[in-house]
Amino acid sequence: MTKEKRYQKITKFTVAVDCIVFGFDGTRLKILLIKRGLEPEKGKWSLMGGFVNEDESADIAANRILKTLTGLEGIYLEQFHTFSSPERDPVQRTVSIAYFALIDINKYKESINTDFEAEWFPIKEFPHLIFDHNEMVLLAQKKLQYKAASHTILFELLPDKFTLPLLQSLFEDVFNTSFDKGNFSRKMLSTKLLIKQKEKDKSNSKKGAYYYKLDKKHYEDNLHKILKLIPNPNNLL
Amino acid sequence: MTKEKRYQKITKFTVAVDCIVFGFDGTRLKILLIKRGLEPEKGKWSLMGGFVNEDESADIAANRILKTLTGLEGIYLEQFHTFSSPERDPVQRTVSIAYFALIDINKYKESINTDFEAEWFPIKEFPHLIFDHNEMVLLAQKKLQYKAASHTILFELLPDKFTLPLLQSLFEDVFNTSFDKGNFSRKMLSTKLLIKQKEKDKSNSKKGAYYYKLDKKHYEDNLHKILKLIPNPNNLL
DNA sequence: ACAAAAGTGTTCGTAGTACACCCATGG
DNA sequence: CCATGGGTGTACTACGAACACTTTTGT
Repeated sequence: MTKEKRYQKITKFTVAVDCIVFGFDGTRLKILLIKRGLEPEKGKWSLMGGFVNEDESADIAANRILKTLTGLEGIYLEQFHTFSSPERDPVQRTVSIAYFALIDINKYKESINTDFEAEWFPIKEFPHLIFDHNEMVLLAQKKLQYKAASHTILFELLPDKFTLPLLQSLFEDVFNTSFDKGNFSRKMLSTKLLIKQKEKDKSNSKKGAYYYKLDKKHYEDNLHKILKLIPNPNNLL
Repeated sequence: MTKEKRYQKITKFTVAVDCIVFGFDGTRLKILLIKRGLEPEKGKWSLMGGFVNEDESADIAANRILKTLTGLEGIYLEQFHTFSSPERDPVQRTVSIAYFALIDINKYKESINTDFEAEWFPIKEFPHLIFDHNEMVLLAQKKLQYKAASHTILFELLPDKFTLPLLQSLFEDVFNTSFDKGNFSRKMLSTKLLIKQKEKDKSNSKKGAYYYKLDKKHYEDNLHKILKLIPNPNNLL
C-alpha cells in the first residue's frame, strides 16, 4: 500500500446487522431465533438479521429489521461487535455488525409477527446456528453481563411491575450464579430506584411479594450511582 | 422488504479501519495522529486508518495498517465500535470499524516510520480531526477507562521496567483523577503481579523509586483477580 | 398449625480512605 | 541538614457475605 492509493481500488463488502434478542419469561433467560428465509442455509435457525441499506446507519437498520421481524419498536439495542472474518459467510464477503436487544417477552407475545417463524430458546440450550452466529451469542452474553453489572439495562427485560424475587432470579440467570435474597433486596432498595406498589404478587407464595416499579424519573439521573451487584465485576471480559 | 429478498440487490460498502493509538510519555496520555495522505481532506489531521482488503478480517487489516504506518508489530489492539452513519464520509458510503491501540511510546520512537507525518498529541488538546474522528477518540477514551478498570492493559503503555509513581501517574491521567500514593502502591503490590527490580530510578527524586516489571507468567492466569483500582467503576459507560 | 416463600436483623471480616509518619539522599 | 519525593503504619469506616430469625397466609 502506498500513500497514493485511491478509493476506487478498494474492495466493497455487503454489510449486515445481526441481533441477539434477549428475553426473560420469569424463569429463564432466553434468546429469540428465526428460521432463515433465504439461501444459503434456508430453513435453518439463525439470529434475526438483515442488510444495511444505502441510506441507513447500522443502528437504523437494526431497528428496522427488528420491527419487521417482531413488530416491536423502541427496543433496547446496543451494538457490541463487528464480525468480519473472510470465511464467515460462504456465499459472499459480508461484514456483520452485531447488536444485542433486550425485550419484555410479554410485549413480544402481544405483537408477534407470525409471518416469520420465530421461537424462544433458553440461553443454555439453543440449537446450532448458521455461520458464526453461535460465536455471536456467546460474546453477546458476555457483553450483557459486563454492562448489566453497573447499569440498569436488565429492567428492559421485565414488565413494568415486578417483584424483587423475580428481579433476583433474572440477575441470577444472567450472571449464572445465586445471591442471598436478603442482601440482594437491601442492595436493590438502597439505590432508591425502585418504587414499591400496593399490590402483591401471590402466585408464588402465600405471603406474597410486593410489586415494584423502576423510578424512571430518577433512572436517567442515577445511571452513575447504581449498584455493584456482582460479587466480582472483573473476570467478565 | 420481503422474505424473498436476495443477496444480489444489496448495497455494498467500503469498509475501513481506524485506530486510536494511545501512548504515555511519562507525564501525559497522548494519541498518535497522522497527516492524511489522500483526498478528500488531504493534509489534515486524522486517525491512523485504511481499508480492509478482500481476504482480510478487520483485525488483520488493523494490524497491517499499524505496521505500515508506524513500523510496529504485535501492538495491543481492540475493536470497540463500528461507525456507519451515511454522512460520515462525504465521498462515498464507508463503514469504519474502530480500534484502540496501546503502545509503548519509546518503542515507537525507535522504529518510527518517517514516510508518514505522524505526531503525538496530548489527549486533552489534540487538533480537530476529519470526518467523525473526534467522536471516535472520545468513545475510545471511555472504552479504555472501562477496560482498564479491571484489566492490566495499561501496562502496554509502559516500558518493561517502570516505577510505581510512574504507574500511578498513568492511571491518574487515564482516569482523570488522583490517588493516594500509599493506597495505590499497596493495592498494586497486593495483586502480586509486579516484580521488584534491584535498580532504582533517581531521575525524579533523591531517594529514588524502585523499578518493577509486570509478571508475565502470572499475568495470563491472574486476569481474573485483578485490582479494583477505580473508586467507582460505574459511571464509565 | 404448618409449610413455604418474603422479608428483617445481626454479626463478622475485609477492603477502601485518609492521613500521619519515617526513609533516603542530592544539593 | 533540610527539602523532596518515596514508601510504611495505622485508625476509622463502610460494605458485603453469611445466616439466623420473623412475618404472612393458603391449605
